[in-house]
Amino acid sequence: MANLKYSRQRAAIKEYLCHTTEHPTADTVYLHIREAFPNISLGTVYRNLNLLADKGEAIKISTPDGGDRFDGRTDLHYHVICRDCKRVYDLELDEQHIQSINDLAGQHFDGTVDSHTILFYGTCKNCLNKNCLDKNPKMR
Amino acid sequence: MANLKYSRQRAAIKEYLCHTTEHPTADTVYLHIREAFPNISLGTVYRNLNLLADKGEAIKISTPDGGDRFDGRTDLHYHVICRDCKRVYDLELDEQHIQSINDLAGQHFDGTVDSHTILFYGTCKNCLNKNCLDKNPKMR
DNA sequence: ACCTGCAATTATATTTATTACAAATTGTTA
DNA sequence: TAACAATTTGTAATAAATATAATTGCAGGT
Repeated sequence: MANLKYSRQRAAIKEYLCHTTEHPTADTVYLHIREAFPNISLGTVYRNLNLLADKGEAIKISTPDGGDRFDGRTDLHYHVICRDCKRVYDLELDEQHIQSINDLAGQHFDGTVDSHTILFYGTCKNCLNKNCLDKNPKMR
Repeated sequence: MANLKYSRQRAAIKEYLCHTTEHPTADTVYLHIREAFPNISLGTVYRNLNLLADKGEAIKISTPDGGDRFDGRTDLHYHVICRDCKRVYDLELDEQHIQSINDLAGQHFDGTVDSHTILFYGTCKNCLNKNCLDKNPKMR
């Protein structure tokens, strides 16, 4: 199964994922990659994103609103989604904490727990400022 | 906005959610509620599930594989998804830990963090046993 | 350099998931 | 119980993701 052949398209997709922090959806990746590969198909993008995720070269993030998002950063880290602008930000916690969360969960579950994802909710700096201006127009 | 009118359909959906621990998808809820309301429409199920989630009377769980799932338990708790059978189980951690995770995240994010969801991955007891039998048939 | 096999891509179709809308119905209030 | 508003229904539309058949293109061998 490790029989992956090189492909420019997949390489470009990975390249793009690694150089952006916007956690794009498959469709966003498609629109972007199209510029270099005008006739790449959306199916190819989906397949390669999932391939990369399966091989551990990308992360798939599911959110309750909107389609799945992808992240080229594969080291252990978390995500914060802004309730306001819906942007997804990276967030890192100490390795210790990450592991201790798994351990803690394992102790309370009738089975094994080996990993987890966390999606935090909040408001990003941008939107905090924006909201502040909206509510206090005099401040402008 | 708190202008919600009573409806049998919504009541039945909530009732069902509260009495199952299987974390059903909208479609599963639909198939089940259909028995009592043979001509309920799928749209009604979706709208009410989202209404309930918005009002905090249910929780919407997004997973990377398959559609969103819903949970009638609304107290703070987490979920473990079995990599094998894909079932979703409830998992509770101390209130302290839950809050400390939020606080920790807030300290590392340029903005505010007020809540989070965790999806744990592992293998449930059932599947651990099943796999064991598959690999060591003599044990049967 | 040129076959050749196999994996990847493309283009298209299909499935699945979800939302939108107009008409009919039902719950609530006076 | 009449009227108003929110809800449901049935259907259509959109969005998200996967499947498939035909074609392309990389990699190894001659």
